[in-house]
Amino acid sequence: MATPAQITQPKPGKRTDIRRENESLIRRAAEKVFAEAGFGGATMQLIADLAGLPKANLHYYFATKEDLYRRVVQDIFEIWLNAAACFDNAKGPVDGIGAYIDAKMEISRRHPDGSKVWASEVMHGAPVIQDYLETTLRDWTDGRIAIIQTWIDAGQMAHVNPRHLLYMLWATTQHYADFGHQIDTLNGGTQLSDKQWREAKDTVKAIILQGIGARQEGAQGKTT
Amino acid sequence: MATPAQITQPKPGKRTDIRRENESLIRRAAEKVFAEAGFGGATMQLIADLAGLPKANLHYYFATKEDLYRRVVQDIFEIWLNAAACFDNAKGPVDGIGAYIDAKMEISRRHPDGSKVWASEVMHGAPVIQDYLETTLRDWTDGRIAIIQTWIDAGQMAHVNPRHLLYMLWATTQHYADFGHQIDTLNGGTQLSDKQWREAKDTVKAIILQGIGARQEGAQGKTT
DNA sequence: TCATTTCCTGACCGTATGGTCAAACAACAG
DNA sequence: CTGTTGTTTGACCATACGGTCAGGAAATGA
Repeated sequence: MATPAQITQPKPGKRTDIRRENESLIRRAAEKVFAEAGFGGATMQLIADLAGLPKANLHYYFATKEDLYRRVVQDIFEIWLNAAACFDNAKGPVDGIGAYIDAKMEISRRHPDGSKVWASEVMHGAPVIQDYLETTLRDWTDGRIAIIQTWIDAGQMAHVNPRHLLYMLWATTQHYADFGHQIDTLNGGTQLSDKQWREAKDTVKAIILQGIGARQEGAQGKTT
Repeated sequence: MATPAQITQPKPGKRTDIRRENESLIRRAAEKVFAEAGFGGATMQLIADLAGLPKANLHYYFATKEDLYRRVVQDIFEIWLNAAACFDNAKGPVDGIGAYIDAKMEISRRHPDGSKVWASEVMHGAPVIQDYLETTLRDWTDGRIAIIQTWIDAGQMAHVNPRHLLYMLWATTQHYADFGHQIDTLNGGTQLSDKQWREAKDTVKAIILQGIGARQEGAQGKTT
């Protein structure tokens, strides 16, 4: 928001560049440390070490530990909001919810740390992002519920409670990030392969789409 | 295991009584504090205050913070394992999985703190209960997968990946504990009512049972 | 070149935390 | 009553943490 349009291909001043680079570096390190240790267990020293910077340098870019933490939480929240676009442009539940599951599963795979930080924050009563829950998230949720209700009214899916369906989608997709360690352990101690991820995604989609009675509609040639 | 048979109606010695009472008091306080603040954020002082005991007294019963924490995690794990009994004695997926969802949802409602502590522990890489994941949990999971596979082979439900079905069950039910604060916030800042809990449970059961193609079988007079 | 702004960092500080300990206290056995 | 064992607790300690700061190093602009 505060940065100009040109993101890559930069030379908009070395100063700006350094700042952007270091802030990003610190945020990525922080995301990992917060995910692994929680807010209370994370230390600025650990984050600094992982980022390869002296601790005092962190405080130059982020005044307090909480400031840094807030940024990390906001990052994942924004990613999730963007993923919901697939949801909106859909013609019906199969497209919309299917694409949403795909997107959320992909995020769980690519940004497991961010997901964990969010989970941790919410579990501890959302002391830092309570306002987000009460404004942005609530609005977003209400909007999506309205869309699902439309589909139900149009007979495109079964009459299920849209809110709890949403919770199921969140729970199921984020589980693969938040409980990734447990899943890996039950997988013999190794991360899920491409094939296993595909199977997870397909199983989730199959059960939920079947579960809400959403089939056919649109083109039926799509055998994935 | 170490205590004699008589649990209530006690006077098996005041000493034993005091110890049992205080350990339980401390464990309950610890569960809440660990859930709210995470392992790193929790302090022995906070737990002591909540339990109404001086801090030094905690260390008399539990040598270290980690010992106390381990006990709390073990407690919820045991509760979950017991809940799986419904799963075993079932004739088919409707009974088995339906009852399992009921049980897990009930636990999410009654023991949200324990669930949160478990989630936190796993999210942070299970530093304390890794052995449980690799032994007890893995065995339990394999057993349940075998049962589900039986049902699939018998044509009692659709051909879905049993492992990912299990993950869906865990994710969905525990979500109502772990993300309870988010759910409450989206519910206007109030906890779910009895009716809302019932609706949540019914929605989850309906979608999943429908999703795995498990209907009829047994008596069909059960209109819930 | 020089002045100014931004960036970097080692050393430091106050505080809070997990854990210890010795001394007091209560329950029991004989 | 007397010794013994289990329980309670205030005071204490070493450590580690978040955060500060002064002063130096680059970058930028004139």
